[in-house]
Amino acid sequence: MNPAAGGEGATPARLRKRPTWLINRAHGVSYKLLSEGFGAVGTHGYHYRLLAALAEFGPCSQADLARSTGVDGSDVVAALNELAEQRLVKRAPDAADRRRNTISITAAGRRRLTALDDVLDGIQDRLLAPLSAAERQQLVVLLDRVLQHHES
Amino acid sequence: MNPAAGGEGATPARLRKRPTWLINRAHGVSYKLLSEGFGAVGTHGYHYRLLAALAEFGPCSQADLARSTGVDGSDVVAALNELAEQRLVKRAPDAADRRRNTISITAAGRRRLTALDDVLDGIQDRLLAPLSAAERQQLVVLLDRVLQHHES
DNA sequence: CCGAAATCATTGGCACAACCAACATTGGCT
DNA sequence: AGCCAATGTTGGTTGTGCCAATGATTTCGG
Repeated sequence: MNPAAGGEGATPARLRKRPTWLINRAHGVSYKLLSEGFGAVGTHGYHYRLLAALAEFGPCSQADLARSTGVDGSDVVAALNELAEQRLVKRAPDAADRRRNTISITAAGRRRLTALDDVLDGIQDRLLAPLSAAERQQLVVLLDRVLQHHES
Repeated sequence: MNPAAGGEGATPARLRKRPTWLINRAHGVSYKLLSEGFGAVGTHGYHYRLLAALAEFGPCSQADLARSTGVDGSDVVAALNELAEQRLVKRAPDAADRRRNTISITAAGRRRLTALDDVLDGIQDRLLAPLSAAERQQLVVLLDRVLQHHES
């Protein structure tokens, strides 16, 4: 074996400093925390996004949900099926436009959403544990600037 | 339609400020840039990781590669097959330990690696375009602190 | 020294996110 | 009326990160 080889989990220097690598790894950690946190309460990532949009913007069509949450239309259908089965949202045909369904969040849906909010806040805290409040804010601002640039 | 609904890509406030959301979206942008950049030169993400480890640590076994790059052993096999087919790495049985293959990077592999380095640097630049050099460094430091915490 | 346990390369498959294609129905425009 | 766009839905594809099992080989405990 090569003497220079740390042998262990010594990540190559070429990767260690690259933002794309760091973001990729951070996403891995974040996803793991999310999926284990959400899995414990029997939901998946899309569910939260949809409930959040419904709670904030009020009843709307599935196409609107797809646009505001970035979830693909076909995935919206599947997620809404699961949410409706648990009575967390209500699907009703729109009388004015018979192509559309009007989706609205139920009282149980709102309760579930606030419960998920707590779960999610706990996850943020574990994810950013080594950072101070100021540093967390810094990270949020920097990422937000990057994203805003790539969305326009 | 609800009057409060931006209708457009108005992301719910619950999501907009959450680090996990920002990281998730940043990963989406990063991945898109990477896959289009790497795709243009006919490689995939794993290839770069393996070449980087081989160039930095010298010849080693596939299991060592798996450990240093975080790539699963089974995926290392597949990626090395493709790299060996292009003569970018060499697979040789290890005489001292007949379970192992000794993997080494070729001259062509090093050339490919430096070419990919340039591609990758360009991608970092496009990804972090709206940030100053100091801010980029800040972002790297913050993410690195977070990751170091979750790897130990 | 010998059997048990660990290590290595390899094959195969699984789950999940993200996306895309097609389609039938309905609405709006001219 | 006639054409184009939007909607909900079904079904499929791709890529990543995993995990399980297996045969060959080495290492370790007693």
